[in-house]
Amino acid sequence: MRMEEGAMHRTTIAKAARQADVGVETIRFYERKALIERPPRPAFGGYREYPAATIERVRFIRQAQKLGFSLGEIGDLLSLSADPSADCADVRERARVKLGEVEDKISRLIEIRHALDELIDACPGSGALGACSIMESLMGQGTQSAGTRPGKEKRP
Amino acid sequence: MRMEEGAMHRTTIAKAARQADVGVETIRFYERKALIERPPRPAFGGYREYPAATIERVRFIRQAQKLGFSLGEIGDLLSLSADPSADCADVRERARVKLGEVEDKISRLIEIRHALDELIDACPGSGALGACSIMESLMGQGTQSAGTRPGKEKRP
DNA sequence: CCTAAGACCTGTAGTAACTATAGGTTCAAG
DNA sequence: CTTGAACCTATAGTTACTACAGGTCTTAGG
Repeated sequence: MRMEEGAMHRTTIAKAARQADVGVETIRFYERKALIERPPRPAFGGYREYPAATIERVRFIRQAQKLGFSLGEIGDLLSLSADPSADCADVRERARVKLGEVEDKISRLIEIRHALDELIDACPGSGALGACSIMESLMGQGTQSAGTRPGKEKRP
Repeated sequence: MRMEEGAMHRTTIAKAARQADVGVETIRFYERKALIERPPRPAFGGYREYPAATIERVRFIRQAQKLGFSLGEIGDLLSLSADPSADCADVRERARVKLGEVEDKISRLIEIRHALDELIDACPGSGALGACSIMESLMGQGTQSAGTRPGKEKRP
């Protein structure tokens, strides 16, 4: 029972998705976004088949996303990888920019955490909303900080 | 030039937006989302006018957003504030939940920062992409185990 | 051989929180 | 009385998917 091309291993979209650890719809979505190539449908019937290189590419996309890159940025990175004149320094620079963005986000979130912390701490914890210091501070204008209460220990 | 109703102080949408420190389109957007009331157009011509309470509400929304609340959550908060049986503890609980979410986000971003840091550090800084350790790490296998995904494309 | 299940296909609509048009009306000044 | 600004409604775009609807294709069972 010989089969040319190893027929039982035909990588249809569902298998490709499993190999790249994404959903089928995600693959189709990347195709629509032109991040990956769309395998043509075989001329004489059958489903589209995904070459290993395409699955690799999807994995690349997911890895880059985990580092905070957007699909647009990842598209750039992928074009870069196809460019023989591209230099490593270019990639590193993009990573540095991303790092800066991540650091900014962290700072903003830490400020939010601090504000929430103070509000939660200052809140009496029961009673009508008219007396709720959290609601009050939201009603109050812009750059207002929460009312202070005795000491609050700091979080590491 | 006397005018009934203090004509020069009519708060049209642009003035309301300025007072709440948002764009005109944002006000209209909140109206569509039913977060604020839509002042009716005067029966006999003229523009819609925004009462102070509505502008307050917009400010409330912006303040709550700064703490990381989504518009959906803010809608709940606003309903709560209209409910005489609502308790301060309820608001505080929502703040606590939000604080938890913010902390999770911070942790995830710190992990990303760490990963980027290491990649940048390990990168040779020049040379072809074939030798770029950042690209390599993106190409390389992620935390991948083939078939971790459910066979069927439905997730709970 | 026929049927039914399941995987595939295309295309569209929904999510969050706006922003930005297009195309029309109304108002205030010159 | 004519600009020009501000208003009005309605729609499309953004991000990264997800979830259908409604059809086609393949394959396993009877």
